[in-house]
Amino acid sequence: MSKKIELSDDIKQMAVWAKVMGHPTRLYILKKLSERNSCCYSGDLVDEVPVGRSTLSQHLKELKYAGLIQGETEPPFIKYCLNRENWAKAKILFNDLFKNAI
Amino acid sequence: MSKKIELSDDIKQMAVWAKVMGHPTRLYILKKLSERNSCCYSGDLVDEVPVGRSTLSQHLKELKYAGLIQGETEPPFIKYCLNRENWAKAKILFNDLFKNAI
DNA sequence: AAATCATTTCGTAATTTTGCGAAATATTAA
DNA sequence: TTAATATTTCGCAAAATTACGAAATGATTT
Repeated sequence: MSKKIELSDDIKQMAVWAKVMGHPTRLYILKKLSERNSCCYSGDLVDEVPVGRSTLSQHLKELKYAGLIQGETEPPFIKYCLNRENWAKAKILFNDLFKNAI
Repeated sequence: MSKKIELSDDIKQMAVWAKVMGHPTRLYILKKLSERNSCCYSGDLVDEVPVGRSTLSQHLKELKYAGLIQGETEPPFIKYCLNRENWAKAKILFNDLFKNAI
């Protein structure tokens, strides 16, 4: 008799966030936005990050879809910032995972 | 003139770890191993996790390849435990990422 | 030696991800 | 109104991921 479980919502949510963090370009963006809680524009990022414009745009979209960033339109630019509420939730989940590490 | 940068080794390493954490089954395994620094066997896990034996084995292999777990052979079982050294490094990287969160 | 047990590897199919350039959108400037 | 600017969406190809069952491996028991 098997005891297969349905994985918890916390695990699933965290996996979504870990997955979206699992690409160097996206992680770079998150790191940049988290340092001094700054914001940035797609046009600034494209000069720093090793992918083209459309690819960068896709990465931003994924981060947004996962709820880790948000984009305020500030024509003709779009200003991207962290979604601070979810960022705080993510911190709690990751801190908990690592709580017993040295 | 573009200023495309080569992303840092820390970002790359962290992305590898985040990526491997980005699957509910693998995250479940890591969580289980990190809680009370326990170890476990593939055979125990297969009853808990919603995938078959061979798929579980593949996930364990990926976690091992990424350096987050290690498997000691203890015939006829294989005992999987966290790779504590890398787990500690991962903790530092993730803590740093979230340091400015609320 | 044969059967059994725990686990992995192989082969394969379905799906997702990543990346690009071209075209589209939307706003501002000329 | 046309041109220019910032950014996204579309269409597509290549590569990676996920999952499974069958077969293989390696140790142990009969």
